[in-house]
Amino acid sequence: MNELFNDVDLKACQEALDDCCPHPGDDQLELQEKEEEEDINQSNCNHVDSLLSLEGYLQLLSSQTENMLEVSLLEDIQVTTSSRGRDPSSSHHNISLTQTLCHCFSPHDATLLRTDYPTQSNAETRHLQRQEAFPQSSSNTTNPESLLHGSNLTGLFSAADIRNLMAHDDNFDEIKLMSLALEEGFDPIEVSQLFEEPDSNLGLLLNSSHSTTSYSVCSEGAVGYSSDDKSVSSHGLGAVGGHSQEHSKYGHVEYPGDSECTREATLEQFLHNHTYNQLPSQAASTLEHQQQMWMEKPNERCHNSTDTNLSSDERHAKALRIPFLVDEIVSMPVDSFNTMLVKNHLTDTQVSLLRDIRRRGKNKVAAQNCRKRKLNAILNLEEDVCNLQTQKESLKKEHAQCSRSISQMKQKLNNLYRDIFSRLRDDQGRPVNPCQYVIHCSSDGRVFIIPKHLVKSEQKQDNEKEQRQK
DNA sequence: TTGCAGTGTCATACC
DNA sequence: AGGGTATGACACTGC
Repeated sequence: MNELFNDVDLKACQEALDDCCPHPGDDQLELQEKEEEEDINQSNCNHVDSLLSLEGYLQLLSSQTENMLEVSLLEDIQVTTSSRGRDPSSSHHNISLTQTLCHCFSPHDATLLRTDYPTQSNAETRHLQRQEAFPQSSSNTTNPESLLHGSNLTGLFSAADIRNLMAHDDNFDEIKLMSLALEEGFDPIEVSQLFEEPDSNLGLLLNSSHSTTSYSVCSEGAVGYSSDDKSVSSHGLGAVGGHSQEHSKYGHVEYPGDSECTREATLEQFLHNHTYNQLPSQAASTLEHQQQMWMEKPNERCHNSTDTNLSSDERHAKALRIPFLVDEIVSMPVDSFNTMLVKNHLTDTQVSLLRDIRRRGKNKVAAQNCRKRKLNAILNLEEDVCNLQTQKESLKKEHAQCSRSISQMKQKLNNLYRDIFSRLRDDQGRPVNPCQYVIHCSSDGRVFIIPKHLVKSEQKQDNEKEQRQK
């Protein structure tokens, strides 16, 4: 009897079909609820498995029918049940299906769906397409036309304005630069006079902070600073102090003892508004004051706008008379950088600033690349979402098609089942109740009609055995 | 004025 | 150990 249940059970197969493929009405609801791709995939796999098993079963049933046609000479239906004291091993009904299974049912009616999932777009190709060459540095450009000379803004700011600016600018760097100015050989008296006698230095302050004309003013006899617009522009905005590359690459530049020039370079730091390091209120008030000043003399602002394009590092470097381009400082190899530091006999402050400039420059490029990578990652994820949505729609269509096919096959199976039972008769010629019996096909080709309660009891025993073995 | 995107910088972790 | 890189967080700026 156990062997019997290792064979194909038509009814169980149908129930399994019901489990894996609900009725069309339920199917619709399920489709709405299932939104995850895995679920749909799994469901489709189940459907395909069901189709395979169903098709296999139908093939078996068909072949058994043929065997029956060949072997069985029985024309009558002989139904024997265990209730009549027969051998339990033969408690099933021995049936000749010569007539009943002549009912035409081709296994080929079952359409085995092939799942050709849409192939995802080649991620690697897409990735390559997305790849962009990350610029390793973004050098600013200087408009040569803006390098105007000779704009003296003396008198543009009042003494009160300057004091206001000084009062608001408590930037540590600026204070440090003040001390540096003294360290670097500025006359303390001159430096202090800049605060005490703003009127006498206003023009100088403004020249240095908002205009490249300071180069021309202080470059008389100077080697390190070039007033040549072409030279400056050819180096880009990264030119610190207008150092000419023709003279020496990474070379040290001797500075003249021009006190006006050095003072100008230092004082530029005081006028430069480092709002970044200020409290918002301080920055706002200082900025506002400066904007008011600029509004009063728009022409001067225009003519002296070049210097404001310098980055803070470039201004710092210029203030400390570091004769190298920021781009050079950043991009040169570390060995060249260290050699440059040694050969140029720079002060500790200059070395420190150079290292900071290099570190910040490197980090700036790294941040740019990092943001581009992040942007690309976001774009890739968005593309993945689109692809998955497309795949989801395709799977939904496939799922619906599988469901329709399974419904059709279930209908055919039911028809076949009913047809078989409609032709079955017991030994008394009465119709066999399909609610009490099931059709069972054994692996050896025999077809049995067995009572349902036997199937259930045997199934329980089998399950218990399996559990014990586990 | 507010919101947002872009950018520079710093701190930190990692290589 | 020092330098470079990656990245989150923050502040600033311009639109």
